[in-house]
Amino acid sequence: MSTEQTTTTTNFLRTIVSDDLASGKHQSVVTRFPPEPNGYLHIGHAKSIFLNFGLARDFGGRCHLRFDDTNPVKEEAEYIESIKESVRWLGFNWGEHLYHASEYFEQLYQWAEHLIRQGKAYVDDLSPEQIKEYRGTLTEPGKESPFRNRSFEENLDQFQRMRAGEFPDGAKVLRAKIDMASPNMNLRDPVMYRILHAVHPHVGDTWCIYPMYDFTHGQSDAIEGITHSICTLEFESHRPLYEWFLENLPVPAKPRQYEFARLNLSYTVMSKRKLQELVNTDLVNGWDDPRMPTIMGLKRRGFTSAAIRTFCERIGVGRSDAWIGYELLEECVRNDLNENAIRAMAVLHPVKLVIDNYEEDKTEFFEVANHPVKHELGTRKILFSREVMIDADDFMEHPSKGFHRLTVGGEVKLKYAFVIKCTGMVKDEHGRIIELHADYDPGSTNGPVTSDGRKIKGVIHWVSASDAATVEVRLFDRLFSDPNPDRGGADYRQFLNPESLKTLLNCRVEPALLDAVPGQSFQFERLGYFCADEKDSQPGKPVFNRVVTLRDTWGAKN
RNA sequence: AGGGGUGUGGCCAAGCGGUAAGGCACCGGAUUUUGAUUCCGGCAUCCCCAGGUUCGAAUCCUGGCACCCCUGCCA
Repeated sequence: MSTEQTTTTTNFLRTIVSDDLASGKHQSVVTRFPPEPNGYLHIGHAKSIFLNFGLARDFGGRCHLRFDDTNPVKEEAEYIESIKESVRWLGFNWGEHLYHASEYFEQLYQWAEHLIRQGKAYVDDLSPEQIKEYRGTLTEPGKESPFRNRSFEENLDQFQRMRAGEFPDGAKVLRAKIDMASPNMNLRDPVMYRILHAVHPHVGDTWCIYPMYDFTHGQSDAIEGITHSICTLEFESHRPLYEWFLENLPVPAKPRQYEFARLNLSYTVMSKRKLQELVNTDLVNGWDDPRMPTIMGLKRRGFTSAAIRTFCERIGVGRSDAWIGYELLEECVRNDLNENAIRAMAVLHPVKLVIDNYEEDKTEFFEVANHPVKHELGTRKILFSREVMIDADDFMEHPSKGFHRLTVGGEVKLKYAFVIKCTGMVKDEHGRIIELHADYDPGSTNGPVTSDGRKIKGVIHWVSASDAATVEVRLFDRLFSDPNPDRGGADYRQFLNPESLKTLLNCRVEPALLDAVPGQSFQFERLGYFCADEKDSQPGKPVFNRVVTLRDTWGAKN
């Protein structure tokens, strides 16, 4: 069972695909998800994955996973594996269609020579600084390079020698001969190839010249028969170039590029550069730190892939810059886990409560449901005894108005057990409450009602002091304290939330929780959803990550 | 006169000349051994602004305004 919606709201891309299929322009839709293996995938990529694979799935087409690996100095094999794992975990399958742009390098090279022969590409000896100078500015046209009009024979010879490794990095580039005065900067003789004596994570040292993104992407799409090449808005001004290469090359197909707005999520950063920096400077514990917006971070935190899919569905797809509140993501996991997570009781900040009128050595078991609605999830027995642990938050010496949990002289229901009345408290020399005393009402096991029929408002969770296990719980909060850490010129790191991780070493839980399997999620009643950490849990010694708290309308107002 | 985009309730988002879908948030109220869940009900006379065309416009035209992207041998 899943909470996923089966209805798919439409968007402009679905409309385009649907129209293209209806008009017969395409027999079937072929999309692709083209990550560069230079980091871990994040929630923004999930939007793209959901879009591309979702389109293919819903219109009976296919979606390729293609590594856009044209820059060996930034790419690593480790990232290739993490990307595959992320896509798979999100529930999508590329089947046989796994590709690498680097596998097209020979074809791309031949096409580059083709452009040279047509007089549409040339080898430029200008330095990077000079190229920048010659490019002009947004409001002024650029100047043509003095090498722009070499003969095609010379260009071909130069280019072949570039490939042969005769020149050092940066000595020369191959450029498309388009228009140095174009108002679109991307058309001012864009660089097609640069010299990079670097080992490539997929094709090793077979090349020392590497094609640029613009000279690779469209042709790769054409080779694979991609019908709809979907990318983010910042590539919009590259589209004329994408089309220029396809028009000037003998490619087997003419894919079309469409752009959509990338995801912006509040209270986090999404650029790979910044995520990489957080990892490298140990501001977080790796790419899969549970506070990271990476797919692997969310997974480890305890988000389910179904929740992420629901999130992607709900945020929609458009062309206007979208800012999504982090709360929506949280709401999506709550939805899934509320329906599917087994309940258990856990006390995060334990305070001992002694029930004075309960016989000293007596114990009893209560059989309770593992889920309040889905009874097919079974029941379990929990031990009750004279001493129980309750959460410090559930007692107030000086209750604020509206507080209906425990106070001295007040009554509260110990969930699934008895109504108790607090008779007193014991403080240590610092004035901290270390023990509470209470009397119980033996006839109050049936609901939050006393034996004389009075309804009790407060219901709190507890755990028997005698058999409760002690575990570590990690309370995570948003990584940044500002909704937009990227805002303004300020360094996003100044907005890091110092309280994004609180480690609690002395939490008391139902003993059965000791058998939690890594990755398993629970609802700790009245607190939130928690997941046994995949990495740090040991057999019999789980570490729990708080995925998200329960909604708390009372707490939110106080 | 650089070019390219975008502007629909707090946040997303349908709508494509016929009189403002949906989700989230929010506000009521019911149920509830989780102040959770669930459940009912409410929530834009108005679509960035100003003109114009039309019987009729968020949708067409004109002129403004705001925001985003583009000057990597990154993708």
